[in-house]
Amino acid sequence: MSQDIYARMRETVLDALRTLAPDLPDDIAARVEVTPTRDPAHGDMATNAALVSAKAARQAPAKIAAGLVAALSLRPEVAEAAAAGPGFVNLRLDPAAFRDLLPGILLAGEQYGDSPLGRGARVNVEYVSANPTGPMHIGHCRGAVVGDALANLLAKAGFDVTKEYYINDAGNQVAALAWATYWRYLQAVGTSLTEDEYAAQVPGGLQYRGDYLIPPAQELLRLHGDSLAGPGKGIAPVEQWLDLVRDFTIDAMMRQVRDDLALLGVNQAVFSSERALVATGVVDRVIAGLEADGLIYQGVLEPPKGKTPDDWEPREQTLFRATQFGDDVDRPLRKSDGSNTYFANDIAYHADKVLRGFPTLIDVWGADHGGYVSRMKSAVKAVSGGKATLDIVLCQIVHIMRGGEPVRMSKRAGTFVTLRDLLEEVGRDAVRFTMLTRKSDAQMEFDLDQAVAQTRENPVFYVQYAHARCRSVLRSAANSFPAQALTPAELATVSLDSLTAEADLVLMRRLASWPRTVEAAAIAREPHRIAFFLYDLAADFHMLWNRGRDDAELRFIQADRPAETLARLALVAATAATIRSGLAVMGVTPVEEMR
RNA sequence: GCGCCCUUAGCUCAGUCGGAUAGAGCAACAGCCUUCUAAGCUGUGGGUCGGUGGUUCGAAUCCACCAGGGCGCGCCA
Repeated sequence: MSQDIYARMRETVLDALRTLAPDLPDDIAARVEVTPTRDPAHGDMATNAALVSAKAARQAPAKIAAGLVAALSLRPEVAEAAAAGPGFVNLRLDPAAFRDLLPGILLAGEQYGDSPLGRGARVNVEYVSANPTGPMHIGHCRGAVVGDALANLLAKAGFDVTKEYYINDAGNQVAALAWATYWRYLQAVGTSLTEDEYAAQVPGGLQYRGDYLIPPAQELLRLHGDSLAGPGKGIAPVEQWLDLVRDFTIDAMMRQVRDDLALLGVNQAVFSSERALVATGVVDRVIAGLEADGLIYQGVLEPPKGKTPDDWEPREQTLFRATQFGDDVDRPLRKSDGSNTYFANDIAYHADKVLRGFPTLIDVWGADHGGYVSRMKSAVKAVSGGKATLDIVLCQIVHIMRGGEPVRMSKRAGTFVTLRDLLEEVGRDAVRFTMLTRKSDAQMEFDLDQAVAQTRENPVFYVQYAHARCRSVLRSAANSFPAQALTPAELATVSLDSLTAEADLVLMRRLASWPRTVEAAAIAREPHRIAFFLYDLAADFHMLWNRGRDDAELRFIQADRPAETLARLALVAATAATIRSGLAVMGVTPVEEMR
């Protein structure tokens, strides 16, 4: 039986509805929902069943609602059913129906909220995929956290999830990186060239000037002495060093990326290399497949609508028929020198993911790749014959703020805030939680002061404080009742009849909505909803806690009334378990006490 | 100019595949510490959901147009 009391009631409602309207089409039945009421005055839950089925049943909504009220009133768990508004049926449950959820929550522990929704279907979530050309910075951080939490969320919702990172280690960018490392190497061996003189000889100019390439250059010096340098410590012919330096630098950068990600608590299982896809012929095979399907042609694109660049001229290119799959224009696959565009390799990469057996692909991208969404989706349709789907989660820009002012400079990298700086300043938990307190497709301000503040403004603190309070209560109870076992398994067996206060019910209703929150967030690919759920749950708990301030009889621990105390401890332990369940999705540590 | 994203209280933001009187924090004002942690809680005031039309029994939510902000716009990855 489902953990989800709303899902169970939905089945009950559907049974009753089918009695009233035997020929109800399935697509109408699918629209029936049972949701928590926004206003407690309307009861515990409400259903739209009468409204959505009225047309198909050829009956007035009010009439169906009346029939549902009559049928549902007979159910033992329903204390009151009433028609309301244009045809809603409001249900007030016997409080025991909510109390009865607690044992299941206690026994499930962190697994509470796990859902069979995904039925074990495989999903590939690709995120971060920062180019290995430098330290991870703040621009990568949001995508890393959102992707990781989304992957955790989908796993909780019953999908078989693979977390993946795509290494863009092919193309001009990594060649430029090699030239930059080589400059640091020449400096290390004592070149007489100035940086400007060197830059003038680099194809495309010297693109990466950060200090972070000095350590790999030092390592090259240690391994190879000055053998990679040219006569007079100038530039040697590229055949003598470029491949070596490039591969060496990529390895060094990727080690750093993995280290940074590990600090953030992100550990992808699969790292796919663009170079490997090229080297093993995957790219050629995929392109050949598209060619065989007639999806590639030589053609000339129209200039961009409305804006013709000054240097625009008609040019014949190798194009992919993206427009056949919903894109606005066809997209180029080859550069004029005959090499593949990034898009061509990316098609192959996604085709590879499909071949590896993923019917659902999710990419988490930065907002600057927004213009890429429709072409990639069209490519996935093309290479999978429409059998695989690609969802793309775009993460908008994060502005780091301190004291109300934007923060731009980094002590290390000079031009951007590195991930490491951010982690050192506010810590992993605050970074992860805060990054999930906004919808990913909205821009966000990350307030450094707020992220470390120990007040209600700071959701990280507020939620962790609620968990710490739960644990504190359970520790105190162990002292007050040394003879009583207080394990979840024990608490799952105690009588809960004394949990009758409105604040108890508010909290239990919140706990009851956790499974549906997980499913809805997973379907919408919106991990931020978990953060908001936890914040609301924490507020409910803090409220309950504070009732004990006004009335000592409402405190959790009553030494002279063990039965009531155990019931309350069960509620507290269930709350703690649910918080841990949610924090696990977010990758945030539940703390035992605040210090 | 074209495409995508965003616009909700003074500020920062939620709003469950369209649902009932649009919610929270901060800020403002008024209360609560001999206590299982006051790092918290309670209450008050504050919104034409950017604008105008449309679809619907019902729109912050869907559609069209307009305004403002962001991102992007043929051989960069």
